Amino acid sequence: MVTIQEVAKKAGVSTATVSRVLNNRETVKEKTRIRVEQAIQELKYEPSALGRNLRNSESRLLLVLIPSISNPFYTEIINGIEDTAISKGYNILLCETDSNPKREAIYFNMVRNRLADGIILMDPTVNRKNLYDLASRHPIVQCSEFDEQGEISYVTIDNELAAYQAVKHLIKIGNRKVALINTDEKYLYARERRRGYEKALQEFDLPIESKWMRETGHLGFEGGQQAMRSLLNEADKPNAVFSVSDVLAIGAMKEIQLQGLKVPDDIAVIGFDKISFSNMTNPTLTTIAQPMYKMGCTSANMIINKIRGKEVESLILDHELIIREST
Amino acid sequence: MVTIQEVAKKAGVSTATVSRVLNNRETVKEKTRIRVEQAIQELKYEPSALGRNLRNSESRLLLVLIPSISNPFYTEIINGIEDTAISKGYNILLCETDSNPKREAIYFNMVRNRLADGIILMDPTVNRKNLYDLASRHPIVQCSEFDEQGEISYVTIDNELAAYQAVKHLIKIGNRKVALINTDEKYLYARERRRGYEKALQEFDLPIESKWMRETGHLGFEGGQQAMRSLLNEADKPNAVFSVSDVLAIGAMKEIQLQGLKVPDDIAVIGFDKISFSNMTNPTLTTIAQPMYKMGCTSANMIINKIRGKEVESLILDHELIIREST
DNA sequence: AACATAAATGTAATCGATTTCATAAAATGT
DNA sequence: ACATTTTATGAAATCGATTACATTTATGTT
Repeated sequence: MVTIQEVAKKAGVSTATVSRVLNNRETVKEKTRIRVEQAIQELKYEPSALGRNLRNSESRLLLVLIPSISNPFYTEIINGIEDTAISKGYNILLCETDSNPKREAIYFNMVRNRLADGIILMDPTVNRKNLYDLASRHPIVQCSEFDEQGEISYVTIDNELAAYQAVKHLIKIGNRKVALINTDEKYLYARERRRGYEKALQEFDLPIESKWMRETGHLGFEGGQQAMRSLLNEADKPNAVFSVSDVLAIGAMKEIQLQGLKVPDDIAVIGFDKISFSNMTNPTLTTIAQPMYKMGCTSANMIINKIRGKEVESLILDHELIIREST
Repeated sequence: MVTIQEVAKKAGVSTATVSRVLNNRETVKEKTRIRVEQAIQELKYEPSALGRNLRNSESRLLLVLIPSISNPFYTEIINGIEDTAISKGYNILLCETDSNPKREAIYFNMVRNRLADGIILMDPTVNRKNLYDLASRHPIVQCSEFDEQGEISYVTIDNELAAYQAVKHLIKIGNRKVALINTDEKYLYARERRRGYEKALQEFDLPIESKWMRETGHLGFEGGQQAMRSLLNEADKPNAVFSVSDVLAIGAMKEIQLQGLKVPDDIAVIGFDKISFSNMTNPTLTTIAQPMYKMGCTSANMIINKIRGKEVESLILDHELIIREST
């Protein structure tokens, strides 16, 4: 491996001068610069970021932790993070955690070990102690999911309000038997959206029936499909479904159609996230749009500010109800 | 920041001993070990991987470059890579390149700069010179996409054969007017699958008609939808479509149904990839399954072997035709 | 007790860069 | 031509770990 020493030797200068050329710092005579650059070329020198980072104690790398890359929900957020980070001279690395504490620990350690400067966390809080342990010593922000009791900065939307509006919409178009397809309540959004669902029912004096509520461990389509199948087995079938994610809603629609029922005539369906697929289904899916790209940008800005030692404030962004054919 | 020196001082030993405790290397007396561990605890010492990596000149990090994380095609491959890498003590980092040479360069440089030990590349070859420049000096393997003329090891499937079988299936069930929805031929798979399509037509003495071939720049659903719309504008409409990806096929189905036609009765559709969505559509999509998880495992093994200085051989894995309702 | 051997620990060099401070060389002023 | 300021460069310390080699301490043998 070619080192800065060999370049210095070849160019007949000191390593200090080579370093100056490398970082186009201060004043280096044109003639020397050219000689050094030639030596770099000839030797195909590639500076080691390890040496540099060790000296500067920064890596300009951001870690983005997501439970699963296969979930289309994260796509736009990541785009926002990426664009913002790159514009500020940081690179991002995606880390899939599977919500697995062990995997998470690996990536947390990358920050502890200065391989990365900070973390944007989109996982639900798995191990509160580990998280706060890290947060107390290293830059970290939460995006979308966050810990209610904690003091880690976050950016998110008002999930309860959004769910409330979605269910209210279902009720207003004439459905009095609204079911809920939820995910594991380890997710904060799951808890909040259930609250919004219940709040809307209460407001219209509708009963909160556990026979119309399902919780699925599987975040994929199959989860929605299974939940819907189970709901349709009830003697008293719902005539509308609020699903906490588009993916689940699409699975639910599949099952409804499989049983020969029509969306929205027999059962109306509403999703959450406005993933790109939600426009490809038949019928197209009514859903809640989150400002995902903006959430990404915001969280990137927050973490970079934190790395630079600034104080940052948590933010709640606006969402929007997108009414389409399924309701 | 707490360093190994401070720990050594606190424990009343040398840094060498602390390092030995850290790496549970060689022989350290139980009593000393405990003293050191206590000091580490008390000071909340977190070793810097930078120092370590610099000395050992390895990072145990693998970069995985994909054009877009939103493409569900990559999901299973990444799972395979991840599982294999972790079992061998490597961590992986996902890098989204957008097939953008600039982004790619950033990640290539991470390897040049020893921030990562090697790269698994799933991008089409954008800049042949850069690629071979990197490959000549650092470990890299290609997965799925690869450079036909190059000498970089790869793992992939026989795209031409798979496409040939798909189209043959369409013809055998009675369709003589088979259209092709393809992507940009910068992708090797696009070139190969077109060849397979043409080969099947030739074998059955069917003409290769450019009026039934479309190439879309957009890899999302909309791309498939637009291509299908354009195909349906032809005076002489096809009665079957081979689409080089499930995502495009789903877009195409959407458009067919939008125009009041039935799949597969009026137009049969076949996709490629067997993404999880392909089972959620109505009708379910006939497709070609690639051994994605295995491709992931294989490419991870290959890159790790390469990093360890071993010679590795390219591999072509088997695919499978999955016949469902759309044909 | 004396010696040989094994185990435990320390010293100092090392990895590859950056940077402070000192010094040499060039430019400028009188 | 000489003093002074400015500019360019080099020597050596530094970042935080690991490790070869040296040295000390412990253990066993006769």
